[in-house]
Formats: sequence, structure tokens, C-alpha cells
Amino acid sequence: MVGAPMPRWAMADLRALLEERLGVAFDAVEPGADPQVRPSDHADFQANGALALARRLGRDPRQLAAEIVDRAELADLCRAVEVSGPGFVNLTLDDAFVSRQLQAMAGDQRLGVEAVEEPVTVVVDYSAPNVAKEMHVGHLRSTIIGDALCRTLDFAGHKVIRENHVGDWGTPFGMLIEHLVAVGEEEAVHELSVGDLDTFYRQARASFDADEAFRERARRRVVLLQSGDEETLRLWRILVGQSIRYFDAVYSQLGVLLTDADVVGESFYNPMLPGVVAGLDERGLLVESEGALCAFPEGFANRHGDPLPLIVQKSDEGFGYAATDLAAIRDRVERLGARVILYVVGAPQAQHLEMCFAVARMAGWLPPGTEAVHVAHGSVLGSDRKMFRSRSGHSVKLGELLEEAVLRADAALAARDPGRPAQERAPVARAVGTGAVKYADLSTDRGHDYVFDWDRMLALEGDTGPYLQYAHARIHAIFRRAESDPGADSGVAPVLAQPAERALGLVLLGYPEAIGATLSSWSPSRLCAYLFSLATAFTTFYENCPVLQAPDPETRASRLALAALSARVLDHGLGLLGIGAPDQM
RNA sequence: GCCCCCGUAGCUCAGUGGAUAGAGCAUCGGUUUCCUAAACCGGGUGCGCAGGUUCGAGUCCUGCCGGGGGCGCCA
Repeated sequence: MVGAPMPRWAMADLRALLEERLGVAFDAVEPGADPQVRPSDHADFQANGALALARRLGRDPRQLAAEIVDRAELADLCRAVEVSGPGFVNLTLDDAFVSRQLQAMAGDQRLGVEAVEEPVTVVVDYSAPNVAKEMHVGHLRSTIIGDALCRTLDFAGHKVIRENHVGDWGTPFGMLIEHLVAVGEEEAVHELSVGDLDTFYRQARASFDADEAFRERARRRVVLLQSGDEETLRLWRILVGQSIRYFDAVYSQLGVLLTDADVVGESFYNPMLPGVVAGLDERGLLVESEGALCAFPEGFANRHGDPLPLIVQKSDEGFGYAATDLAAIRDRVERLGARVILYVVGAPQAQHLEMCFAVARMAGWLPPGTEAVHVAHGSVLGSDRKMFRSRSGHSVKLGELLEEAVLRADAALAARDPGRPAQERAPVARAVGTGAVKYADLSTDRGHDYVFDWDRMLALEGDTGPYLQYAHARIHAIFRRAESDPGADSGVAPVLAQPAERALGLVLLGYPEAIGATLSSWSPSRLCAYLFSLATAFTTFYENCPVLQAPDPETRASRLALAALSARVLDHGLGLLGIGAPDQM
């Protein structure tokens, strides 16, 4: 494919440095050969590239590996570089080098994570609730995965444009507006403002199903809405406005970045839809089929093996959602200058989105050098492995779910420290409760479904948000006793005498790579896995290496430096996930 | 019928083609004159099945079995 190269999401890190150094030695043997540096169980890192290269050149792998070791200039980075097994190159870092790196990392506001050299404009489409409909647990994943990706992209130095593609247009609004008229504006506003959106929607639906006259009024109302009737638009704005206020409340409860300024609903694209149809038609991409105007992207077939249509304009001349999605792609690329568009949307929509992307490419609206990515996510399941529902069988409201999480966290805090005033517990309970829900979601591979389990996510042990928060809080406890601040850089180069100190140091230096891995896979779970390994390495250190009671002042200062850096990375990493890290638990 | 995703320990899940496949939970046992025991340490079982590619496969390819999802006017 021709076009500008795709951005390099990964940033400079320890492994990249080793790869670069070894790369010189590999190049001398065979230009462009990949050293394949990976973390290793047998050393700090291992280079696997010699095996593949030896095979290609018909040479003895061990001999080739030895030649590469000979050529590579690694003396300032590594204590040991040796050929092992069939032809691996095992790399053991020099403690003094690790120590200097840690010192530099601690002195860096960005914790060693370099901002990208060439920022890219990324539009992130996520959350997307529907007007006059409850935000339920089904919106959780899109909202917090999108939020974490936005925060991480922003930190990496990219230009992030958040877009909340709210469902605020289409035929259901005839019914909703008529229901609003029927119950009276004041009462409707009241119902919506207290967040009882489901009742409102269900009642509208019930009237629509039961009453022929209502149905007729709803149909006429859709026409009025489409034609821009001022009174109808006024009523519509009431529905939209109240709903967005409600969404904002949930977003603030969730602690995500989305605000009403990020709402770019379906209605926004409505004026552009005729242009989409005309544009496709000009390029000869539209085919009339069964009365509808369709595009037929290659490689998609229906159940009979016939080409699968993307319906752009329905047989009743209304526009399908494909038209809106195409208009959005066009708008994001042309007006916003998007180089990458992320769709944080459930996996079931994969085919629809792939078809939209394909048609957009055919129409030239997604030109080479731009990219649309479906950041697909699985569903939240109940313990019965079906869609997560409340005991009454309804979908679980997101707000209520979060409140329950906070209550459960608060109960755990109260049980642990009964003397603590409720007022003091409250902010901690909020961070722990919502953090537990978010971490449980983010730490699972986004493509998979997962089983929602209160006890597991709030068990406060294991791979959970609270465990990470606890590790962070323990560090702050040390610094409270030391009467100093972990945020202030001491400038100390840590001594890595103990295995636990060295292991912790190495994990700390892996932070840039963890962020790179998160962005290149669009998977916050990569960052979660890293932070868990950091928390684990820290607690091992904590158990084995007394900080304040260290044997001598140098060791004490060194351990304080390691602890401080651990706290900063935990706090920062959790921050990128949208999870708070209280100083005290 | 076609297409997509998934199948790893009793359970919930990690695992960028590399050496002996890892965590957490659960279970059993141990650790607190010491910075928060919400912690730490130890004990053992597994890549759905069959082929193939490769020096090397949980990972890539093909087929099968099992689970989930999608497949024309809802979004």
C-alpha cells in the first residue's frame, strides 16, 4: 500500500536500545537482520535473531551468535553477553548502567517516556450512549477503554480528539417526542433529570405498540424532525439536553474525560448525508437493489454467497446508519485532519465497520496514509455466562453499578478500620470502588468477554485495582514516616545490591515499553499487566528490603529513591487508566 | 449455508515464532519485636482434536469438534 508510513506507536525504551546496539552487529553480517531482543528467563534479555539468520545463511548458529557477540559494543550496558543454548545471545545488564537509567528516569517528569517525534491526529470514537436511554453496563467497556486510550495517546504526545457518537437521531425520536408531548414537558424533564430514562423509553415504546393514533403521530413527527420543523426541534433538544446532562453525571461518576463538549451525535452528520450519497454515486459505487441504494464492497458475502450490501439509503429514502458512519469518516479525515480513527465499539459490529471502512477507502474518503481501526471489545457477562443482568432480568444501570462498587469498597474499609470517620473514608472508597470496576474491565483482553464478579474485583488481593492502589498507598506511608515527598526527586542513583532491588529497578525501566505496547495493540490490558508486575516487584522489595530501617544511610536513600519512583509510576500508570491512587487506604 | 471471534490449571485469566507455558483465586502449610498482614513465602495439575509449515508452534496454515457473534433496509 502506498502512502505515508503509519506512525510508530512504541517509544524508545531499554529493549529498543539493546536492539539498536545489536542491530549494528547484525547489520555487519547481513544488512537489515532483526536481532529479536526479548525479555528472558535466562538473563535480563535475550537476542534470538542469530538462529534465524544462521538458518538463512546456512551457517552454524552458535558460531554466528559468537561472531555477533564479538562485534557488538555493549560493554557500557551489559555485565555479561553470552551465547547460550542453540544460539541465543543472553544479555545481562550492568548494575551501574541500570542505576544510572533509574536516576535519569527519576529526574524526568515523563518518567523516561519520550514524547513522539511526529504527533498524529487521532479521533477516538467511544462510549456512544443513546438519547433517552439508560447508560447500562454495556457502555462500560467502550467508555473506559476509550478513555484509557485517549489519556495514553495524549501522554505520548499525539493530538487526541474525543468524539462521543451519541444516538440522537432517527425514527425512534418520533415516538420519544410524542411521548414527551403526551406526558407534558415539565414531567418529562423531571423524569429524565432524575435519570429514569428507561421508564421514559419503555412507556414511549408501549404507547407506540398499543396505540394506532400515537403511531401515526410519531410517524408524522419523524417527518417534521427531518424537515427541520422548529417546534419539533425544540422538543428534540429537550430530550437531547436532558440526556446529555445525565450522561455527564455518569461520566463524572466514572471519572472519565468525556464532557458534553465531546458529543458529536448522529444528528451532526445529518446534513452531510445527501453528500455521501452523491459522492458515492459520482464514483459509481452506488447500486440500486431491492429499492435501496447500496454499495457492495469486495470480499463480503451474505448467506447465499451473494455480495453483501452496505445500505446507504433505504427504500423509503431515509438514510441508514451506514450513511452516517461514512459521513463521520469523511468529516473526521477532511475537517479534523484525522490520521487515525479509533472505533471503540463492541465486537458484534466488526462486519458493519469493516464494510464502512472498505467503502470509505473505495470512495477515497479514507486515503492511503490514514487508517480506521475497530478497537473491538467483548461483552460483560454474568456468572451464568450470559449478558450481565440484574436479578430482575433488566440490564444493570451503570450509575447504580458504580454506587454499589463504592458501597462495597467503603464497607471493606470500615471493616478494616472501624474507628475511621465515614467522611474520611468516602474519597478513598470512591477511588477504590470505581477503580476496582475499571481495573477488572481494563485488565482483561479487550477482545474477550469477561465474567463480572464483585468478589473477585473487590477481593482486594490478587490482580486487582485495589492491590495496585494498596502498593501505592504503602509507599506513601513510608514517606509520611520519613516526612518527605515521593514526588520530589532526590537525585540518588539507586544501589542494586539485593535481588529484589535489582528486579524492581528493571521493572521500573520497562514503563516506556509498556506504554508502547499498549498503544501498538490498542490494549490497556498491556498497561495493567505491567502495573501488576510492578506492584508485585515492589511488594517483594518491601518485604525483603527495609527502607527506613536500612542498615546504612546510603542504602536508605537508595531504597527511598526506588520506592519513590515506584509510587510515581504506579500513580502515573493508574492515571493513564483513569484510576485514582489515594495516598492512604 | 457463509463469514468473524474464542477454546491454555478446579475457577477467572496472561502469554509480541524461541530454551523448563505463567499469574490470581480456590486449596493445604508457613511468615508479624520491623515502613499498612488488603501483604509475603512454599506445595501441582494444563495448551479442544488431527495434520502441516519451521532449526524451533500455545502462537502461523488446513481440516474437524465445541462455544459465542454477525449475515439488507434498527443503531
